[in-house]
Formats: sequence, structure tokens, C-alpha cells
Amino acid sequence: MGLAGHEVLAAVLQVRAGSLQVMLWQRAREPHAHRWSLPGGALGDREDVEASIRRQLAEKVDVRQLSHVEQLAVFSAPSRVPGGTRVVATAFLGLVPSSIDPVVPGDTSWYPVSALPPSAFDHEAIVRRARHRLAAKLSYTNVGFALAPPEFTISALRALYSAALGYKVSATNLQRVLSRRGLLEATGATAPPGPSGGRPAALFRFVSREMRVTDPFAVLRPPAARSVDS
Amino acid sequence: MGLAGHEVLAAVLQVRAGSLQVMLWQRAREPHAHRWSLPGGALGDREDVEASIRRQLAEKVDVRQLSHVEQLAVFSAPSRVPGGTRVVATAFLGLVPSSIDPVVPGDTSWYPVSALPPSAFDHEAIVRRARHRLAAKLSYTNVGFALAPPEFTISALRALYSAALGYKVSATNLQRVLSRRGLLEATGATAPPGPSGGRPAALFRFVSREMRVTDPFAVLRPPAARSVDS
DNA sequence: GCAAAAGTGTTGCGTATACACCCATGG
DNA sequence: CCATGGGTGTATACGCAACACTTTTGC
Repeated sequence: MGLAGHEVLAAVLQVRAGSLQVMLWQRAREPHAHRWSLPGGALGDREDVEASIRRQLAEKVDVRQLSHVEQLAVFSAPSRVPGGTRVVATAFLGLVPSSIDPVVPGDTSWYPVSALPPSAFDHEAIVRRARHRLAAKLSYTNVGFALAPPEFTISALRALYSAALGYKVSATNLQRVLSRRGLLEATGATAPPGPSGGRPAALFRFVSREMRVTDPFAVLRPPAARSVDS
Repeated sequence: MGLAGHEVLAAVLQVRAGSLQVMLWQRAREPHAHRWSLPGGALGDREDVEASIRRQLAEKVDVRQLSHVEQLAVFSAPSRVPGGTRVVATAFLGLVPSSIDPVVPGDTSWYPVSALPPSAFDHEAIVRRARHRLAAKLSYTNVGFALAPPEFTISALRALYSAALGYKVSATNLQRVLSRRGLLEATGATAPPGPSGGRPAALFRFVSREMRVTDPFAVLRPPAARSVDS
């Protein structure tokens, strides 16, 4: 009769060691003992789903390290979680900058999204969804800021985008696109060159670290106004 | 702890009489008696949220008339619905082609999204979200098919897009964009001219009536492949 | 000076916009 | 033959991809 358990889950993604990875913890007990599952838990009585996922993630990582959190979708197949009580899940995408290595509990670790271990319930589908959402938003928003350190070289940024998208991105054009859109600004400082020399790379930062749509109307724009994003 | 009511709600949108309208029904009882609210109801034990919203909408309209349904977001503020039991809602966007005038119950009618009557709960926010989602998807997917009749003239299609987007769209460019992307095809037939003459308009149809992303990577495309939408 | 890495200039192409012009019908 | 509405042709603008070339360092 519409009464059901409600849980929140998050696919927390980070580019680590050159690949896009997701934070998972290993279940100790049934159901699905030893399988890997997404962090999260039951929705509390006095919180909405976003407050809830932030609270739950606080048990795994320092919440201030989460650079971005957004709702993905509801997963509600009646039998998605075995047992007497039916459980509906609200899934989130969470992002952590690559410059941070969060301290995580012992049962928790990171896995490349392209090589997940045996996953519990429908969590693999949730990770796929998160991955797809991130790739899409990298091209029409400024979410890049959520993967990047406060300051970075273009090469480093290129590596992040490549890892998240799963294919090589040109550093040249990446810089141009992000600059033209006004997302990137030079800090003035430069990074030291590598051991084999080379021109020192300039450091950049994202102008804003709030999610913003940067390519609002690919086509069918309103007549004259260009800078509307609403 | 995590046990809550779960309801599904849909903002069913249709272009009627030149404006984008939403289907609402007037509450007879408290809470929020006489205010207007979105169709929907409690999630059943044996259905997922999408099956549920389709079932609930069947009580209002012929489900076959729904040309598109998609999840919007979860609305979960603890006090969004007054009363003892906490109610979490999964909101959907539903679309009906403008050629159909569904028979609706007596307590139900259509209102322009730009001039909503006093709305129940957080339903106004849900309508805003639906409207925004529709506008966004009109520019990078083929959702247009869900607003349009099986066959239509370019002028008629222009009127639909203009109503849904809230600003004038050029018929010339609309046709070009949709044609280049391979979404539109001519039926060969023409519509009779109006009472004051004029060249008879050619009839078109959408090639596919399944949702598809048509502008997958605004930028940052994978190197060579162009037709990837995954 | 040479190799390596970073960044800029230039060109070409694909796609969208704007606007003029041609087409087909009713009166 | 004129007014009305429909459709196409053409010029222009803009943004991204590709690639060559210049800049700045270590050895």
C-alpha cells in the first residue's frame, strides 16, 4: 500500500591513477554477502534525500571533499532487494576532485568503473547510469571543476577528461573550448617542468565551482538572447 | 526509520490552443481541499514507479495516448505533504500529442503552465521542472514527436515548438535542423490551403517515434565516431 | 644545440541563422 | 493578377577539429 523502505545510494566517482573509479564497500552479511555495494542507507524521518545521502556519505568520507552531488534516478523494481520489506532507492552521483585521497573505512575501496567487482543488487546499473550522466554533463556544463584540483595544468585536465569520458581528448581544443566559454582562467603561476625538461605549464583554475549549464541551447535558441541559461 | 509512503506523480503536458498546458485535478478533501494537483497516487507493492504512474494515469486518460513518459526527480522534503505519514514522491513528465483531446474526469482539466491555479503541495515546482526538462530535450533529442500528430505541416510543428519553448521559432530553420538530423520525412501528401488561399503545405512525419538523443556530444566528441549515442 | 613539453596561429569544415526569392493556391 | 501562405537558395556567422609552428625549459 505505498509503504516501503526508502534508501539513498551514491555512486561516488573520482579519477584515480588515470582511470575513473567508484567507491564501493564490501558487504559482510546477507543478503549478497561479500559482494560490493554503493554507500548509502535508509532515508531518515527528518531529512530529504539529498540531506540523507550527504549524511550517509559523511560516514565514509569528509563531506567537504564532495565537490558535486546530484540526483540520478529512482530505482524501484519490486524485487531489487530481497527480503520482506520492499526497498525503493534514490540514486545519486557524487564527485571528488582527483587531488584528494579520502581516508575510507577498511571495508571500503575504489574500483575502476570499467572493471567492477561482483556487485550487490542493482548497483552495477546505478554505476553505469552515473558514468553516463557524468560523460554527458562534461560536454555541456562546467562539471569539470568537480573532478579537478583547485589549480591544474591543461595536460592534467586533459588526463581527467580523458579518463572520465573513456577516450582521448585533445589538450589544445579542450583549452580552447573551456576558455571560449569563460570557464577557465590562468592563475599566473606555472608548474615546474618534468625531469626531462620541457616548457613549464601554466596553471589554470575554474572561474566558478558551482554547476552551470554552459551550452544551454545547441539549437533552437531564443531569437536574440544568447547568454540565457535559466 | 526509512519507512515512508511513496507516491508517483506526473506532469502531463500537451500543447492545447496554442499554449503548453498541464493536466490537473481539483482536490475535494483536505489537505489542500479545492487546490489543484497532479495526477498520481501510491506506489503499489508489485510495480516499479514507471508501471505505477502508467497505471494511475490510466484512470485519467487512455494510456495509449501518452506518447512519452520519463522520470523527472524525487521530491522528498519531510513536510511536503502534511499529516502523520511521510510521503516521498517520484515525479514524471508525460506528453500527449496535440492532435488528441483526451476524455478526462469531471474534476480534471487543463491549465496553461504559465498561469497555474493555486496548486497543492509542491506540485507547482514539479510542473516547473517538467517544463524545463521538455524545453531542454526539444533542442537535443527528437521528443518533438511526442507533441506532434502523426502527420503535420511545418507551420503546425513550428507552433508546437513555439508553445513548448515559450518563444518564436523560425519555421525555415526548424525544418532544416530536423531534416538534416534525419528526424523528419515528407509523406508526399499536402494539406489543403486556408480560406484565404496560399500554397498548400506539405505533410511531414517523424521518422522515429522513440526518444533518441540527436545531438549527443556538443563538444568533446570521441575522435572519429560521429553517430555514437550509446 | 637538441629533445621534450606547452601553448598559439591558421585553416578548414560542419552546422545554424538570416533573408531574399521562388512556388502554388484562392479570390 | 494580386494577396496569402509555403518552401528553397544563398550568404554569413560561429564554433570546433586538426595540424603546424613557436615558446620555454632540462640536459
